[in-house]
Amino acid sequence: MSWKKTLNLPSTDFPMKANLVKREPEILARWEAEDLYGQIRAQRADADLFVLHDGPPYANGDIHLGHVLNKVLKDITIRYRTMRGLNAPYVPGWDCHGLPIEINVAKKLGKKMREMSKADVRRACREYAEGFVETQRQSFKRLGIMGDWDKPYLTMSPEYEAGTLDVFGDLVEAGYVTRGLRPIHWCVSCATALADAELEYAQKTSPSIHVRFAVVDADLERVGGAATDVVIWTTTPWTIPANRAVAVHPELDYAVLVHDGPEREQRVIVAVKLVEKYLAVVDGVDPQIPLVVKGADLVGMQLRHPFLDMDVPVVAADYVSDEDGTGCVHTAPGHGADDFHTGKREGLEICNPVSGRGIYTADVGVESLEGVHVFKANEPVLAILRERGRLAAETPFEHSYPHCWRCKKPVIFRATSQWFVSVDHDDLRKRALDACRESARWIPSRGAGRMNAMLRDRPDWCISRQRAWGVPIPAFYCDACDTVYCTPEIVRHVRDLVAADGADIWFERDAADLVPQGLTCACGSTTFRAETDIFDVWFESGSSWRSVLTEERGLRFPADCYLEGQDQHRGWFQLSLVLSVAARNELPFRDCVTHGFFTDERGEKVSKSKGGMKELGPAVIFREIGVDIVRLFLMLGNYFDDVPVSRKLVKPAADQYRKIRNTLRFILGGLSGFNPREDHIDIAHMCTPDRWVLQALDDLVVEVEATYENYEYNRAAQTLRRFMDHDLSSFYLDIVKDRLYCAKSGGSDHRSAQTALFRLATVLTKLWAPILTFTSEEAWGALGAFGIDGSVHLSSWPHHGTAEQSRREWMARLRKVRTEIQRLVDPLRKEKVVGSGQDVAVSWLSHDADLDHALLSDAEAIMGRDWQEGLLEILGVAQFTRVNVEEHPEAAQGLVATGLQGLELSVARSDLERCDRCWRRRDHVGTGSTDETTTSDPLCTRCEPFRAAGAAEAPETPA
RNA sequence: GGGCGGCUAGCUCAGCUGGUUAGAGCACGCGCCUGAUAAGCGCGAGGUCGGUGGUUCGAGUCCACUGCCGCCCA
Repeated sequence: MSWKKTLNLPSTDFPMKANLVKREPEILARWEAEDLYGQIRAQRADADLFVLHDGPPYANGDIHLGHVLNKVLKDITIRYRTMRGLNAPYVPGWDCHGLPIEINVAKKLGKKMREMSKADVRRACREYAEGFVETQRQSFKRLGIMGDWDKPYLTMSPEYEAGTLDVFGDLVEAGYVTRGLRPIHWCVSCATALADAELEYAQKTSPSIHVRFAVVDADLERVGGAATDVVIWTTTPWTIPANRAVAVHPELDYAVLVHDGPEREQRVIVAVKLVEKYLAVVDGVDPQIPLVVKGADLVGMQLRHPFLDMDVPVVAADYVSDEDGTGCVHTAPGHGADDFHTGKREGLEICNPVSGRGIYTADVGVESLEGVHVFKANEPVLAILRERGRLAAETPFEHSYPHCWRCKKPVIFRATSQWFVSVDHDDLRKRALDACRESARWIPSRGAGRMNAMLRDRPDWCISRQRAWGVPIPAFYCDACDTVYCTPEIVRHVRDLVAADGADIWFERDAADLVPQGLTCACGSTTFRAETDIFDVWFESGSSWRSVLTEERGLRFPADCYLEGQDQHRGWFQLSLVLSVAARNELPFRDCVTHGFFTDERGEKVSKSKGGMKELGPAVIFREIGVDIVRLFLMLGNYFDDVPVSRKLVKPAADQYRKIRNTLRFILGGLSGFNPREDHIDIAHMCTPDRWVLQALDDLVVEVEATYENYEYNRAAQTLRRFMDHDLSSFYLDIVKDRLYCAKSGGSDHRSAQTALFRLATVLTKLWAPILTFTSEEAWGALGAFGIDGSVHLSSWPHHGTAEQSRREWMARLRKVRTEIQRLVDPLRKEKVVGSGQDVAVSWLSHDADLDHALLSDAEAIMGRDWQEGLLEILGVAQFTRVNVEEHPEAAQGLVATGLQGLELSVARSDLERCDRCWRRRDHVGTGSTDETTTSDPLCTRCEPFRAAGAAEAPETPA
């Protein structure tokens, strides 16, 4: 007879198959229809704020996996903090200005752009950015990222631009802003200045040359009286025309070196330590060193420029070393930072004979070089040097060289007039460093060291760009005398105009309409022209704390958390911080969290320009894999480091997802028929395994909570997964099945199990909710049958009690015994002696007092009257008998030692009869029936009451 | 050249402040169950914890040197 119908078998609407691709959009649509985000805002309106400030992605192209990781981490943060009862709004943003967009628009427009005004170009750029804001917004929403998608912040919006100018105004007022001629990184292809953060280093082969500068006759006595050359070494021959000095270190020893070789009888000056290297390079032989002098003794000498009609001085500089080159350093103040400072100090000409496009101007001083592009100038310069006999050596040299991050071409150093934020004005650097050390939490902690090093070494910040698509630098030049004006009053005046009508006005209106009334130049003129430079986009995004962290948006300064990829240590984090410390003397964030990047399967960098991670692009995620699986995948690895990614690597995450889902499904199924209000049982009256599992769950909440607090969501996921697999699926759920299926519905055993399952279901669903947003919502929906309503994302974080440690230890011991039994049973299974654990009879003996107590007195103390039954339930066997060696020494025969210290076991097939309904073997099976005809269907006493029901349900004749 | 991170089972990774026979998932092999069933359970094999040396009663875990791989900076 089949008793199946008399059992409480699991039943639930929560399907085994996730079908995420179809179900996720449905859940999203419901959230949208019900305005879940608005509901959460209303519910948390009076709670403490938690401000996660979104670093704006660039509105250029569709999203890739890097965006996914970043936004998912933010979303988990927001959802977790919300569940903890905080008011955690999420205002997403986009970075809309800047060169990459302008370049792409220029490509699209082609020649047409030449006839367009700046204002027209800007309109095209705006449309372009708006298009990608929309594309990305849809993708982010589809990822389940919860936030104020209707009111994001855009750096091209008037209120944002006004905030940028507010920051600039504060900096101008406090004296951080300077304008001046300085060499900065310049891309000749893009024709603009570049920030440090816009550089990429790549290998490049350059001509490495040694050039001889002749000491003028008047100074020859200082080097021994004979004709002598000072030799410099450089890898940028095209900068030789701008040479205005040779630098030496005053403390170093310099040799007057006489040698022979391919070129007859040379007499040169190089650092003593580098003499041999130099001889090797020029194939010099028969060296003699008639004289050694200190660098300081050379300072002040005049040298003949190798081909220009001028003399250049030998100057002192402490950055000169005798590690490589010749110890005599080519100094072109217009083409290098060190050179520039030296030039300023020594009063040298800051010569920059190179146009914005990289073409030599007339200032180059050699007619044949005029109009030549600097990247094609090396050969002509070398030719001149050769012709003049000034080239001592020439070899190709491979080195790491800065390149433009956009066009990938090598950049040059070029002195131009630019706007700067001075990092050392008013101790800004020191204050920033102090703040980083004292008032921020860096996660992972190595971020602190990185930021410290980068701040410590960073140069002044060049904030001007010679482009159209950005916020204008609000300055005016006197038409008559060219004096520049950029006062706090001017900035605020422009700011107000921009706040009202947007930054486009700068390009649409005449300067006269932009100048504050009454502005008069010291020269008396009252007509001005407007600055054409715009701000570096980093200045804009670095001002976001001012534009976005406002009361009107329901946010506040400083934010609790900034969370971006590691590359932002040099980008957004650093520049936000510099501006914030300058303007407010405070960091814009408390927690600074960074994550790594993606690599391919072999751990190699995935380049965006090479197409990125196409096999896991948004289309694949949305149409094939499902967002929750990707979210889980991201949380199963260590996202603080670089994450290897491929389709193949995602597969295990899909398997784990199924496992989690099925375990949840089983729990939900077990609740069938449960009424939380009426059937709930107090924990003190629950069956031991149920009571244990709730305590284990309490521990789990504590553990998971700690990991969520520290942004270690990967550990949260792993801890949860392990609990569901190890503690639930293979242990607790396995042992609770019997009671769940077979115990009388409504009886205390059954209610106890269901009470535990109910709590497991609600708590686990909540603990997973920040990560598996869709699946947890679906599970929450399945709990609707038990009086749970709303969204899991509106629910609050589970409370937890304190676990009873002694019970946990006791259960851990029993589980070890259970494992040892399973180990011994396995061979029996393979020999077909037994099948399920219910066929197994175990005899045991313990030589360990603690273990003995656990299996006897502790078990009785904890489980009471039915403790032996309880042990069988937990151990999953039919019989568990202690061998009485004193009375039956022969019974010890089959015992074998186990992996558990002091425990001996023997296992055999149980000879007890099996209950036909619950399939357990018990000593009383078949003795409870009063009806002689039913002995063919023996039942245990627990199941006997179901005999009538079973007969009624299954009256069919056996086949 | 400077700094940082990684190197633990075939694969992906846990192993926090040094302490019993180094763990998990996947994959693999062998079974069980058929009342979680396009599920569930058990057992097993598989690792000189990159290398060398040191501190310690004891090191995957600390120190020194070193080898690959990657990133950042110049």
